[in-house]
Amino acid sequence: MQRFSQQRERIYEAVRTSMEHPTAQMVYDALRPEMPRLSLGTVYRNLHQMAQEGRLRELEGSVARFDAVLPPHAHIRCVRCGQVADLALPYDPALDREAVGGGWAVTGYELVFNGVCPTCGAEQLSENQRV
Amino acid sequence: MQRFSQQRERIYEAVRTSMEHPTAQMVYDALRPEMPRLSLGTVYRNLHQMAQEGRLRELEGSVARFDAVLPPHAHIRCVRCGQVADLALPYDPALDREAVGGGWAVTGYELVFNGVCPTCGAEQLSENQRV
DNA sequence: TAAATAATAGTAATTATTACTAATAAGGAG
DNA sequence: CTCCTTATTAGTAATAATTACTATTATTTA
Repeated sequence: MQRFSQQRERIYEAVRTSMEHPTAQMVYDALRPEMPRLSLGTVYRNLHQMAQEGRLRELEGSVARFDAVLPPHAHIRCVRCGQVADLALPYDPALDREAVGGGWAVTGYELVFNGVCPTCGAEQLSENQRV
Repeated sequence: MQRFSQQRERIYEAVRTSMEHPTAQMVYDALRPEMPRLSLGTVYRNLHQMAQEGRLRELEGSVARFDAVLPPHAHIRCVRCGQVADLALPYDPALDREAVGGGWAVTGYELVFNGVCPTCGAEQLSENQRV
Protein backbone atom coordinates (compact mmCIF):
# COMPACT_ATOMS: atom_id res chain seq x y z
CA MET A 1 0.00 0.00 0.00
CA GLN A 2 1.12 3.57 -0.73
CA ARG A 3 2.47 5.25 2.39
CA PHE A 4 2.83 8.91 3.23
CA SER A 5 6.34 10.26 2.94
CA GLN A 6 7.72 13.58 4.06
CA GLN A 7 10.13 13.59 1.13
CA ARG A 8 7.46 12.99 -1.49
CA GLU A 9 5.34 15.87 -0.22
CA ARG A 10 8.27 18.26 -0.21
CA ILE A 11 9.20 17.17 -3.73
CA TYR A 12 5.66 17.77 -4.88
CA GLU A 13 5.61 21.21 -3.24
CA ALA A 14 8.88 22.10 -4.88
CA VAL A 15 7.44 21.35 -8.31
CA ARG A 16 4.13 23.03 -7.51
CA THR A 17 5.65 26.27 -6.30
CA SER A 18 8.22 26.47 -9.09
CA MET A 19 7.49 28.36 -12.23
CA GLU A 20 10.32 26.77 -14.19
CA HIS A 21 9.18 23.16 -14.81
CA PRO A 22 12.10 21.91 -12.79
CA THR A 23 14.30 18.95 -13.61
CA ALA A 24 14.98 16.29 -10.97
CA GLN A 25 18.34 17.93 -10.30
CA MET A 26 16.72 21.33 -9.81
CA VAL A 27 14.24 19.90 -7.30
CA TYR A 28 17.10 18.19 -5.50
CA ASP A 29 19.16 21.39 -5.36
CA ALA A 30 16.18 23.39 -4.14
CA LEU A 31 15.39 20.99 -1.28
CA ARG A 32 18.92 20.10 -0.25
CA PRO A 33 19.45 23.12 2.05
CA GLU A 34 16.40 22.18 4.16
CA MET A 35 16.84 18.40 3.74
CA PRO A 36 20.57 17.70 3.70
CA ARG A 37 20.03 13.90 3.77
CA LEU A 38 17.76 13.92 0.71
CA SER A 39 18.92 11.59 -2.01
CA LEU A 40 18.77 12.28 -5.74
CA GLY A 41 17.42 8.79 -6.33
CA THR A 42 14.50 9.58 -4.04
CA VAL A 43 13.72 12.66 -6.11
CA TYR A 44 13.76 10.70 -9.37
CA ARG A 45 11.71 7.84 -7.93
CA ASN A 46 9.01 10.09 -6.52
CA LEU A 47 8.79 12.34 -9.55
CA HIS A 48 8.19 9.38 -11.82
CA GLN A 49 5.82 7.78 -9.35
CA MET A 50 3.74 10.94 -9.11
CA ALA A 51 3.80 11.33 -12.88
CA GLN A 52 2.45 7.80 -13.20
CA GLU A 53 -0.28 8.49 -10.66
CA GLY A 54 -1.21 11.59 -12.63
CA ARG A 55 -0.26 13.90 -9.78
CA LEU A 56 2.45 15.48 -11.92
CA ARG A 57 3.01 15.85 -15.64
CA GLU A 58 6.31 14.84 -17.17
CA LEU A 59 7.76 16.72 -20.13
CA GLU A 60 10.18 14.71 -22.23
CA GLY A 61 13.37 16.22 -23.53
CA SER A 62 17.09 15.58 -23.36
CA VAL A 63 16.49 16.27 -19.67
CA ALA A 64 13.06 15.45 -18.22
CA ARG A 65 11.09 18.29 -16.65
CA PHE A 66 8.03 18.19 -14.40
CA ASP A 67 4.89 20.27 -14.11
CA ALA A 68 2.23 20.28 -11.38
CA VAL A 69 -0.32 21.89 -13.72
CA LEU A 70 -2.33 18.87 -14.80
CA PRO A 71 -4.88 20.14 -17.37
CA PRO A 72 -3.26 19.67 -20.78
CA HIS A 73 -1.68 22.86 -22.03
CA ALA A 74 1.05 23.88 -24.42
CA HIS A 75 4.65 24.72 -23.51
CA ILE A 76 7.38 26.84 -24.97
CA ARG A 77 11.05 25.93 -24.68
CA CYS A 78 13.97 28.28 -25.13
CA VAL A 79 16.29 26.88 -27.79
CA ARG A 80 19.20 28.70 -26.12
CA CYS A 81 18.97 27.92 -22.40
CA GLY A 82 16.39 25.10 -22.38
CA GLN A 83 13.99 26.73 -19.92
CA VAL A 84 10.33 25.82 -20.33
CA ALA A 85 7.25 27.96 -19.74
CA ASP A 86 3.52 27.33 -19.81
CA LEU A 87 1.31 28.64 -22.57
CA ALA A 88 -2.37 29.34 -22.13
CA LEU A 89 -3.35 27.70 -25.41
CA PRO A 90 -6.40 25.47 -24.88
CA TYR A 91 -6.12 21.76 -25.63
CA ASP A 92 -7.86 20.92 -28.90
CA PRO A 93 -9.56 17.49 -28.78
CA ALA A 94 -10.23 17.75 -32.53
CA LEU A 95 -6.49 17.29 -33.13
CA ASP A 96 -6.53 13.85 -31.53
CA ARG A 97 -9.20 12.75 -33.96
CA GLU A 98 -7.14 13.99 -36.90
CA ALA A 99 -4.20 11.89 -35.81
CA VAL A 100 -6.14 8.64 -35.69
CA GLY A 101 -5.18 6.13 -38.37
CA GLY A 102 -2.66 3.48 -39.28
CA GLY A 103 -3.64 1.24 -36.40
CA TRP A 104 -2.41 3.58 -33.66
CA ALA A 105 -4.41 4.21 -30.49
CA VAL A 106 -4.03 7.94 -29.88
CA THR A 107 -4.07 9.02 -26.24
CA GLY A 108 -3.24 12.72 -26.56
CA TYR A 109 -0.62 15.12 -27.78
CA GLU A 110 2.14 17.41 -26.61
CA LEU A 111 2.43 20.82 -28.23
CA VAL A 112 5.82 22.40 -27.59
CA PHE A 113 6.79 25.68 -29.19
CA ASN A 114 10.38 26.61 -29.80
CA GLY A 115 11.61 30.11 -29.29
CA VAL A 116 14.03 32.40 -27.55
CA CYS A 117 13.10 33.47 -24.03
CA PRO A 118 13.18 37.14 -22.97
CA THR A 119 16.45 36.67 -21.09
CA CYS A 120 18.34 35.02 -23.94
CA GLY A 121 16.82 37.43 -26.44
CA ALA A 122 18.12 40.39 -24.43
CA GLU A 123 21.57 38.83 -24.22
CA GLN A 124 21.69 38.38 -27.95
CA LEU A 125 20.63 41.97 -28.44
CA SER A 126 23.39 43.34 -26.25
CA GLU A 127 25.89 41.10 -28.02
CA ASN A 128 24.89 42.62 -31.32
CA GLN A 129 25.19 46.13 -29.91
CA ARG A 130 28.62 45.29 -28.56
CA VAL A 131 29.86 44.39 -32.05
CA MET B 1 35.59 25.23 -44.26
CA GLN B 2 33.20 22.29 -44.50
CA ARG B 3 34.71 19.28 -46.31
CA PHE B 4 33.05 16.32 -47.95
CA SER B 5 33.11 13.12 -45.93
CA GLN B 6 32.16 9.62 -46.94
CA GLN B 7 30.89 8.90 -43.45
CA ARG B 8 28.62 11.96 -43.31
CA GLU B 9 26.94 11.02 -46.58
CA ARG B 10 26.36 7.45 -45.48
CA ILE B 11 24.92 8.68 -42.20
CA TYR B 12 22.59 10.99 -44.07
CA GLU B 13 21.50 8.19 -46.40
CA ALA B 14 20.85 5.91 -43.44
CA VAL B 15 18.47 8.46 -41.93
CA ARG B 16 16.86 9.28 -45.26
CA THR B 17 16.11 5.68 -46.20
CA SER B 18 14.87 4.73 -42.73
CA MET B 19 11.22 4.92 -41.84
CA GLU B 20 11.80 4.73 -38.12
CA HIS B 21 13.30 8.11 -37.21
CA PRO B 22 16.48 6.39 -36.09
CA THR B 23 18.53 7.23 -33.03
CA ALA B 24 22.30 7.72 -33.30
CA GLN B 25 22.79 4.19 -32.07
CA MET B 26 20.42 2.79 -34.70
CA VAL B 27 22.28 4.60 -37.47
CA TYR B 28 25.55 3.29 -36.10
CA ASP B 29 24.27 -0.29 -35.95
CA ALA B 30 22.85 -0.04 -39.47
CA LEU B 31 26.13 1.20 -40.98
CA ARG B 32 28.55 -0.89 -38.95
CA PRO B 33 28.38 -4.00 -41.20
CA GLU B 34 29.46 -2.00 -44.26
CA MET B 35 31.74 0.39 -42.33
CA PRO B 36 33.38 -1.60 -39.55
CA ARG B 37 35.68 1.29 -38.61
CA LEU B 38 32.81 3.76 -38.14
CA SER B 39 32.81 5.44 -34.74
CA LEU B 40 29.72 6.24 -32.70
CA GLY B 41 31.13 9.70 -31.97
CA THR B 42 31.29 10.37 -35.69
CA VAL B 43 27.61 9.48 -36.00
CA TYR B 44 26.63 11.82 -33.16
CA ARG B 45 28.81 14.64 -34.43
CA ASN B 46 27.47 14.46 -37.97
CA LEU B 47 23.83 14.05 -36.98
CA HIS B 48 23.97 17.17 -34.86
CA GLN B 49 25.95 19.04 -37.45
CA MET B 50 23.42 18.23 -40.16
CA ALA B 51 20.55 19.10 -37.83
CA GLN B 52 22.16 22.48 -37.25
CA GLU B 53 22.62 23.04 -40.97
CA GLY B 54 18.95 22.18 -41.46
CA ARG B 55 19.76 19.08 -43.49
CA LEU B 56 18.12 16.90 -40.85
CA ARG B 57 15.46 17.46 -38.23
CA GLU B 58 16.13 16.44 -34.64
CA LEU B 59 13.31 15.15 -32.43
CA GLU B 60 13.96 15.59 -28.74
CA GLY B 61 13.12 12.88 -26.27
CA SER B 62 14.86 10.82 -23.63
CA VAL B 63 16.77 9.54 -26.66
CA ALA B 64 17.20 11.89 -29.63
CA ARG B 65 15.82 10.78 -32.99
CA PHE B 66 16.44 12.14 -36.47
CA ASP B 67 14.30 12.71 -39.53
CA ALA B 68 15.33 13.60 -43.09
CA VAL B 69 11.85 14.92 -43.88
CA LEU B 70 12.39 18.65 -43.50
CA PRO B 71 8.96 20.27 -44.04
CA PRO B 72 7.41 20.62 -40.59
CA HIS B 73 5.00 17.82 -39.81
CA ALA B 74 3.58 16.12 -36.75
CA HIS B 75 4.84 12.89 -35.16
CA ILE B 76 3.36 10.15 -33.07
CA ARG B 77 5.34 8.28 -30.45
CA CYS B 78 4.48 4.92 -28.95
CA VAL B 79 4.33 5.25 -25.17
CA ARG B 80 5.25 1.55 -24.87
CA CYS B 81 8.21 0.99 -27.18
CA GLY B 82 9.23 4.58 -28.04
CA GLN B 83 9.06 4.23 -31.81
CA VAL B 84 8.17 7.37 -33.74
CA ALA B 85 6.17 7.72 -36.95
CA ASP B 86 5.33 10.64 -39.22
CA LEU B 87 1.85 12.09 -39.39
CA ALA B 88 0.50 13.87 -42.44
CA LEU B 89 -1.03 16.70 -40.42
CA PRO B 90 -0.23 20.03 -42.09
CA TYR B 91 1.75 22.63 -40.14
CA ASP B 92 -0.52 25.41 -38.92
CA PRO B 93 1.22 28.81 -39.00
CA ALA B 94 -1.69 30.32 -37.12
CA LEU B 95 -0.58 28.40 -34.02
CA ASP B 96 2.75 30.22 -33.96
CA ARG B 97 0.93 33.53 -33.84
CA GLU B 98 -1.22 32.33 -30.95
CA ALA B 99 1.88 31.45 -28.95
CA VAL B 100 3.44 34.90 -29.25
CA GLY B 101 3.57 36.89 -26.04
CA GLY B 102 5.51 37.38 -22.83
CA GLY B 103 8.61 38.57 -24.61
CA TRP B 104 9.36 35.26 -26.34
CA ALA B 105 10.45 35.06 -29.97
CA VAL B 106 8.55 32.08 -31.35
CA THR B 107 10.33 30.14 -34.09
CA GLY B 108 7.97 27.18 -34.56
CA TYR B 109 6.44 24.26 -32.77
CA GLU B 110 6.65 20.51 -32.39
CA LEU B 111 3.42 18.56 -32.31
CA VAL B 112 3.94 15.06 -30.93
CA PHE B 113 1.03 12.74 -30.36
CA ASN B 114 1.17 9.96 -27.81
CA GLY B 115 -0.34 6.61 -28.47
CA VAL B 116 0.16 2.88 -28.72
CA CYS B 117 1.57 1.58 -32.00
CA PRO B 118 -0.09 -1.32 -33.86
CA THR B 119 2.59 -3.76 -32.69
CA CYS B 120 2.35 -2.91 -29.00
CA GLY B 121 -1.44 -2.72 -29.25
CA ALA B 122 -1.58 -6.27 -30.61
CA GLU B 123 0.71 -7.52 -27.84
CA GLN B 124 -1.51 -6.01 -25.18
CA LEU B 125 -4.55 -7.60 -26.79
CA SER B 126 -3.05 -11.09 -26.72
CA GLU B 127 -2.02 -10.56 -23.09
CA ASN B 128 -5.60 -9.80 -22.16
CA GLN B 129 -6.84 -12.84 -23.98
CA ARG B 130 -4.29 -14.98 -22.19
CA VAL B 131 -5.72 -14.02 -18.78
C1' DT C 1 52.38 16.14 -55.59
C1' DA C 2 52.70 18.38 -51.14
C1' DA C 3 51.19 21.25 -47.42
C1' DA C 4 47.31 22.73 -44.45
C1' DT C 5 43.73 21.33 -41.76
C1' DA C 6 38.89 19.32 -41.45
C1' DA C 7 37.21 15.00 -40.07
C1' DT C 8 37.71 10.44 -38.17
C1' DA C 9 38.59 6.36 -35.00
C1' DG C 10 39.26 4.98 -30.72
C1' DT C 11 39.02 5.90 -26.15
C1' DA C 12 38.15 8.46 -21.95
C1' DA C 13 35.07 11.44 -19.53
C1' DT C 14 30.60 13.45 -18.40
C1' DT C 15 25.72 13.68 -17.55
C1' DA C 16 21.23 11.88 -16.73
C1' DT C 17 19.07 8.19 -14.91
C1' DT C 18 18.29 3.66 -12.80
C1' DA C 19 19.43 -0.29 -9.74
C1' DC C 20 20.76 -2.17 -5.39
C1' DT C 21 20.91 -2.77 -0.28
C1' DA C 22 21.05 -1.94 4.48
C1' DA C 23 18.76 1.30 7.51
C1' DT C 24 14.63 4.07 8.56
C1' DA C 25 9.92 5.16 9.40
C1' DA C 26 4.75 4.82 8.21
C1' DG C 27 0.79 2.84 9.93
C1' DG C 28 -2.15 -1.08 11.19
C1' DA C 29 -2.81 -4.94 14.80
C1' DG C 30 -2.86 -6.15 19.32
C1' DC D 1 0.94 3.01 23.30
C1' DT D 2 4.13 -0.71 21.51
C1' DC D 3 5.38 -4.03 18.16
C1' DC D 4 5.61 -5.80 13.64
C1' DT D 5 5.41 -5.58 8.71
C1' DT D 6 7.10 -3.55 4.86
C1' DA D 7 7.08 0.77 1.99
C1' DT D 8 10.44 4.20 1.54
C1' DT D 9 14.84 6.22 2.03
C1' DA D 10 20.00 7.32 1.85
C1' DG D 11 23.97 6.22 -0.02
C1' DT D 12 26.39 4.17 -3.41
C1' DA D 13 27.23 1.54 -7.56
C1' DA D 14 25.89 0.69 -12.24
C1' DT D 15 24.05 1.83 -16.75
C1' DA D 16 22.89 4.52 -20.85
C1' DA D 17 23.27 8.44 -23.75
C1' DT D 18 26.14 11.79 -25.13
C1' DT D 19 30.28 14.63 -25.41
C1' DA D 20 35.32 15.58 -25.18
C1' DC D 21 40.01 14.55 -26.39
C1' DT D 22 43.95 13.24 -29.35
C1' DA D 23 46.71 10.99 -32.61
C1' DT D 24 45.82 9.56 -37.27
C1' DT D 25 43.57 9.87 -41.80
C1' DA D 26 41.61 12.05 -45.76
C1' DT D 27 39.96 16.14 -48.37
C1' DT D 28 41.04 20.15 -50.60
C1' DT D 29 43.76 23.80 -52.49
C1' DA D 30 48.16 25.67 -54.10
